Amino acid sequence: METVGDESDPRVRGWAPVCRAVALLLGPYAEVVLHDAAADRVLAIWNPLTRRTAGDPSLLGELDQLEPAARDVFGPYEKLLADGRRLTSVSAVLRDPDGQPSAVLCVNLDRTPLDQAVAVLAGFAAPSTPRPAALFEQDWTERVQRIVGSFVRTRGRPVERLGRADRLAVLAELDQAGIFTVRRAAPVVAQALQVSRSTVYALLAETRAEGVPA
Amino acid sequence: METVGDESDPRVRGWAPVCRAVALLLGPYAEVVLHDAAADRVLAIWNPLTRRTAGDPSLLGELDQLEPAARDVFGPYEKLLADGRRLTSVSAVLRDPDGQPSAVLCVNLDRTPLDQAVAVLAGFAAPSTPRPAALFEQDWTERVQRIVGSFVRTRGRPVERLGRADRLAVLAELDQAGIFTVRRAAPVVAQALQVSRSTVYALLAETRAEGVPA
DNA sequence: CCACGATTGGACTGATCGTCCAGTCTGGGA
DNA sequence: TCCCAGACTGGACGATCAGTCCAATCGTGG
Repeated sequence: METVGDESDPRVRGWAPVCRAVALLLGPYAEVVLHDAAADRVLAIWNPLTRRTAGDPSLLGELDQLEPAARDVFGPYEKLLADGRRLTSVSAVLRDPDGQPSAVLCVNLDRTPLDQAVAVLAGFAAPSTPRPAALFEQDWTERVQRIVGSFVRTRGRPVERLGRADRLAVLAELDQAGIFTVRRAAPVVAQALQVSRSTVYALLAETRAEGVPA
Repeated sequence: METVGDESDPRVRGWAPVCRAVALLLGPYAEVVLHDAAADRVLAIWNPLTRRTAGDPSLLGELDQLEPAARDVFGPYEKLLADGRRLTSVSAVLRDPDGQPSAVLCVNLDRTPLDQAVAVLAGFAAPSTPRPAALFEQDWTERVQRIVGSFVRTRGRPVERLGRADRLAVLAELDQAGIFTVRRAAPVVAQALQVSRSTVYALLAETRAEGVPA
């Protein structure tokens, strides 16, 4: 296992042994990434799961949730790779001897094989359990209408007379409900809110920036 | 592994090799019981999980569910031991050369260690702080896992050994559940089913063509 | 009538979808 | 053993979609 990164960087030199050790321990299914949080770049990476290398932008959301808390260790939380692999990740702020943040360490573990193993073991000689069947929210459009309609009702005014703040609130709610993980949701929401698609994205960016760093 | 039973009984002599073989295969966590269905007694038992021996009443519900069906093989179904161990059981009606029922074979597998292993694996590196508590986001991946896992269970074979027809059925179910209305669902499903993204679309087209033009 | 922020339509880039195909693998059958 | 047919794969591809950006427009208060 080679270090992929700038060995001349003192941070890489300093933390490399830890990173390599973790990467070795967790085998081929975990990658270890050392980030420069300030520059939002990858300093070094061990056993990469994607094609990122040193110098690439950090991507993912690895550095997003570090600010608000007073802690230095975050996670484990879940991420999703483009090819469908499901990751469990932890992050840690690494500090130099003065206590100043110098880098961010992320460990990303591919859960796919674990999930597979669970399915195998759970299925081994298991009695045929009744199927959960729990159907997916078949009509997410209806959910949009319900959320918007419910909001409109509490304000006592029709959609087209909602103010900017109102639309922001509704958007936040819809986003919270995960509506935008559904394909082609944006145009539907735009129509439901009686605004253009552009405005939907504009307002959405606002709610995500200030409103809820969940 | 000794036969515990009346070796002079021709039924025991005849079936003992099968029973011992199964008992050996499934190790210390499965017992094999040969019943005299008419007398409701244990004819012989290998690797007992309880203290039953030959001649004891059959107890359990091992012979209860044999009547109604025209089949000769039953289960797997679940039973519960007094000490809390959970068993997965199968039963088979054994017939003499004339086709007359002569005995009932039951295999009882202690699932406790398997359940524990599942719990360990499922909990290993599991994200403990799911970010958005949304109804959709990141939750639909688990829905995929559940549907696939549930299907695997009914087939009694792991994902990688599913046949073409099996995958078609799972795909139909996932499609029915609306999974593919979610963005980037296809790669996740492909991973879960251990096939390529191409094959997902190919099979999907098949199910949609023949099955339900929803 | 003007200033100004909000909104809009549309252009644009990159990501994702779904299709297609040549090459590979696999499990019989001659 | 060799060959064949069907299934699967990885990659490429065009079409569509997501999200950003901006100049033009709208609406409102001064």
